[in-house]
Amino acid sequence: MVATRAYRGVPADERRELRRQALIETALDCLHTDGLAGVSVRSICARARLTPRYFYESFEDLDQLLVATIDAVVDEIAQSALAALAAVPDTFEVQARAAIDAGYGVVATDARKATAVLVAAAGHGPLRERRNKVITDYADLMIDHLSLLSSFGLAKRREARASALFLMGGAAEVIEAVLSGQLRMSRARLVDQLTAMWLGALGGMG
Amino acid sequence: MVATRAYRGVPADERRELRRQALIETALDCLHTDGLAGVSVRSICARARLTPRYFYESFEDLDQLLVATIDAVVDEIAQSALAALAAVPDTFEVQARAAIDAGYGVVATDARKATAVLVAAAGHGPLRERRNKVITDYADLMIDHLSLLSSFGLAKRREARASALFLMGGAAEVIEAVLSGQLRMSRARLVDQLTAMWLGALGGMG
DNA sequence: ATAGTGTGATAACGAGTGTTGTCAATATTG
DNA sequence: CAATATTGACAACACTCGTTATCACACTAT
Repeated sequence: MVATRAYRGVPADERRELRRQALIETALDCLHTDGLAGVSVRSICARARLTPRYFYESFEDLDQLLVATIDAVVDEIAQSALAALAAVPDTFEVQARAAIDAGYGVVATDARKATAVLVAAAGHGPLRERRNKVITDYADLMIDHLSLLSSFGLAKRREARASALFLMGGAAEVIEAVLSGQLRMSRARLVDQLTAMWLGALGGMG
Repeated sequence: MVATRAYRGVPADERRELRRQALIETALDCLHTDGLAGVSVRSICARARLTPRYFYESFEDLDQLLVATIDAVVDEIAQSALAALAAVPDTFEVQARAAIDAGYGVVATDARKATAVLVAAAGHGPLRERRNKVITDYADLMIDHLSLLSSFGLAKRREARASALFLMGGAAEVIEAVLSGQLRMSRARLVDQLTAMWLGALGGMG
């Protein structure tokens, strides 16, 4: 029995979408406070003040919700990075710095998103697959958008992929150390050093 | 009631140690086949043909077993890398290549160890803390052993730490992609490229 | 051989899991 | 107002979890 008519002024599909967003938002909360282990259909529903019925209305599975949650964060990062790229001249160093800074901005201003994308996504089966796919996508996007192949003598796309993965993984590790307080660096210095290492790593390939 | 005398020819403490090792070995199996979610006191005991009593004989907690498991793998990698370093001339490039190749050798020959240290350790609370500590230790070891500070003009130890984290995270990402089949590269090419990127990233810091 | 120790199988406990269903209250429609 | 759709609270199902206890059997020691 699927709802079709308006309720309290809002149409049915909009209500569904609101509930779906609430679940994703709550998943972000739960991931951040209780970790992957603290995420369950019941815990999320309780926190979102919804009943399990509405969970299964939007998601088949707990994994599906988690994947949707990660995807939401990842999309936000990608969009932010792409916007930054478009607003800046076409030098590799400048573009790299803009992309890094934009990506860092997203996770730095919302700790939940940082844990979701840097921590939770790493350990759990389906989430990890998703993560790997996303990282590979980012890598390809980097290769194309930053013209890695022509600029750095990376003859083969396979080498370029490996390079891009290296840059992503390295940046993620440093960013997580900074955000978790293990490494104290200002945003400016962090972005500077990451940019320098990106350039250096690519330059080392020639 | 703690056992004190021999049984079937083996003394009590040796039996305890054997059981402990069996549990760690089985944890490695479970992590690899069923992922973090498939690890429980019961599942591990069943697979190790031991009863829960013997689990609590050696470990207080499931987390304690997991940490011990990760530590075992990490120690093996460290030992292998250090041995390789000692057997090779003192050029940075040669030493880096030797360390990378040795570390890769451990995880490449036992897929269970790869998933344990690259995947499982990333997602779960206590395991992640452990992982972060270990990576930081490796980083410091790198800084000292490879003389990062003097060789690459990394004036401050903080910058050196960030660099070391970057190298570790990047290498882990690429290695995992290779081991999971997403990226096809020969061991020689992989080690070559990683070495080159390590050098480049550090060189980019001057 | 007899007493005592080590082992392995199994049960029990309360709690939490995913999932489906029921039922009264509330809002919308005719 | 009357009929119906939507919501929220809650129960029920079978299952697994961590943890502790029980009991018969295998082994060791005296």
